Amino acid sequence: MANITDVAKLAGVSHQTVSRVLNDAAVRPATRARVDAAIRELNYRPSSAARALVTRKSNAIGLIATGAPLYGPSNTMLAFNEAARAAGYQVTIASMTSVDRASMVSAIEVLLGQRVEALVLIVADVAAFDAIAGLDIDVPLVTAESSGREGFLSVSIDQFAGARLAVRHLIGLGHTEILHVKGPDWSVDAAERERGWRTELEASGLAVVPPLAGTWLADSGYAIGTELASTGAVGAGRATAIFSANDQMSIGLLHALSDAGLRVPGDVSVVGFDDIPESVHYSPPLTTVRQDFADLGARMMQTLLQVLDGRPPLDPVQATPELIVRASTARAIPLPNREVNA
Amino acid sequence: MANITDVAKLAGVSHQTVSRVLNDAAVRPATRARVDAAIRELNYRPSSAARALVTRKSNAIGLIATGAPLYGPSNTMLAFNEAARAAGYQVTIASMTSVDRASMVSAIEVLLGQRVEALVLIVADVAAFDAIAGLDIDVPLVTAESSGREGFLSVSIDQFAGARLAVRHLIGLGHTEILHVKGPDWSVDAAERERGWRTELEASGLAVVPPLAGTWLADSGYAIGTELASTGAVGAGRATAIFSANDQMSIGLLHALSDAGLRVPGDVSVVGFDDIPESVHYSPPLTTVRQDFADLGARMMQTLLQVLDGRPPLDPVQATPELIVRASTARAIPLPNREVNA
DNA sequence: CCATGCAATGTGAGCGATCACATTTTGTGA
DNA sequence: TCACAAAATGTGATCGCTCACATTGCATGG
Repeated sequence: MANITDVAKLAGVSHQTVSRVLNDAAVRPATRARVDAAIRELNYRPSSAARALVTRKSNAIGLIATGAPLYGPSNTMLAFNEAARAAGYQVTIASMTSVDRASMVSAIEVLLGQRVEALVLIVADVAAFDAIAGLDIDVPLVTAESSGREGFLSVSIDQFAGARLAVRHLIGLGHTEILHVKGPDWSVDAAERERGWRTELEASGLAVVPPLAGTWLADSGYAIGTELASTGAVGAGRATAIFSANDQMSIGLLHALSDAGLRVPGDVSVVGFDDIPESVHYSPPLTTVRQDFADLGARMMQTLLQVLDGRPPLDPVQATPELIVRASTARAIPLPNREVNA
Repeated sequence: MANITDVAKLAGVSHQTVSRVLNDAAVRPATRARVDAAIRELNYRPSSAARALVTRKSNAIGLIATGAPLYGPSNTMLAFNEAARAAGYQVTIASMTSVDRASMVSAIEVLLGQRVEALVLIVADVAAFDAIAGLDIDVPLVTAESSGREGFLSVSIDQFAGARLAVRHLIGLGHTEILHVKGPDWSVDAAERERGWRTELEASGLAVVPPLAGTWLADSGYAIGTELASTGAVGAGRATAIFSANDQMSIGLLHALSDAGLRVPGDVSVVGFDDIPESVHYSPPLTTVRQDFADLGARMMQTLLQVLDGRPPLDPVQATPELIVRASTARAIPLPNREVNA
């Protein structure tokens, strides 16, 4: 592959002039044309390694993603990528299934060896935070999480507020026993959603039944739903509403309830979280809490740019999710001649 | 940040000895220990830019992803990442929403500037192939696509065979008018699935009604389902089965059919494609064609490694997807006293 | 005790760009 | 026409590492 000297020779100029053409510095149009022609002829592409070496700027950002390809993380990641590209940054990704300290550290190690200018943590796994807590990382780190930890930049959607929105909606419909199917224990977001559910129940003086934990996946929602129905914890005189921590688990729940002969929302109301594109087509369409992941990803990059450009960090702003009411929720005790969701 | 000379000085050795420690060459244990201590003390990490410059090996692979975060691409990408990491490669991602030639070319340009050792194309957009066709790329390129194009490494799941499997299942159940909701026109996979559907129908001498194109998303399935039902193209004496090109569109379809008062599988059978984790919880559970995306991603890396290690390319093997029969399909004319899916 | 050979370590060059600074060319007004 | 500043271009050093080769250290055998 050709280098800058080859181009310079072919164009009959010095390597520095080629460098100037590359970096849009002052070069006479005629000279620039000759250089451009040489570049095209040799199919020359400047080596970013050489450039990074001398400028001490890699123009790269390291992205750390963990776990399965869930809806939220995938969308956030893609939006972040897009934004990074638009800002002229390369994104190097280090994904891993397990989040043990060792693989986390080695991933970060490799990224820092690349001299990435910043690190982005997409999946908010509590273990991930513990892993990075020990390391002294000398680049800005931005993450999407809403529990208010210290020590790094944070951009978030207010999970706590979203959960309260969902539960308040159920309370407003007259439900008095509201169960919660929470996310996995390692998830920061799951913990925040649970806290929102709990807080809202306590504020209304309602009983807090210990929540069951799912895996974020539909199958776990189905398993939990089956158990709830078989133990009689839900329906007929017992809990009339379930707040599920995401939409995928909700569809499993709907399936299980249907299998058990319980009607949604007749016997039990269900609220999800995320508003994935499919949830409006569930049977019945799912009441849920919408999160704007694309916006989240874009804001992460924006926050990072602020710091990378040497400006003071932005005040952390938590976006508020939005309640989307659909047919899966209804009044606790349906009155005769009354519309559902009236 | 410390460099190799700083470490050498602190350890009382030459920079070359430090380099040897870094690269596991012969160094006396005592010397190695001193160097390691210096590395730890200075929090030293070798610069991959400097290393790449001199070795002419970046140890990086460029990943190009386009479009929305769909289930298949996301999973393939993650699996590929994992495999690349395991093989000691860094993955730099260039994602973009639009797939016009210009942004495609600029993305590739940037990656090649990084001196990536290979390129990976995850989303099989026909425009993407046209875009790369013109470029002379001097690194191996691997892509996941099944149409048998030339000029690059290809790893795939046999979409054509999968579609035939689905349609044959419907034909076996006695359906004689089988509609198809295909994917977007730009998708190579969508075209292959359509071809499989068409081929199977023709092999059985059944009528081929022009398929309607969706967007891969549930909403488009709903819109198409609503139209089919309202024009009377489906159910009551007309088409009794629909082959939908992915599971997301299928749930929209199920929703629309249910809204129109048509019963699945009583009035119309529906088959999807992909077997996403939610499809078993659809109402009714969806008969679909399972694809192993994780395996696909891993095989892409495997194929790449073969070439990167200087061995002859592997023969392209097409994985065959698997038909998963569930409750959304039944005999065309249900016989009395006979089980569904008997 | 010294020549011999191999292991361990050191020295200097160079990868391909940019930076700082030196030099040449060009344009302008007196 | 010439002085002189500004614009355009060139020169050499440098980033942090690895490579090729030179040198040193140390055990071994005659």
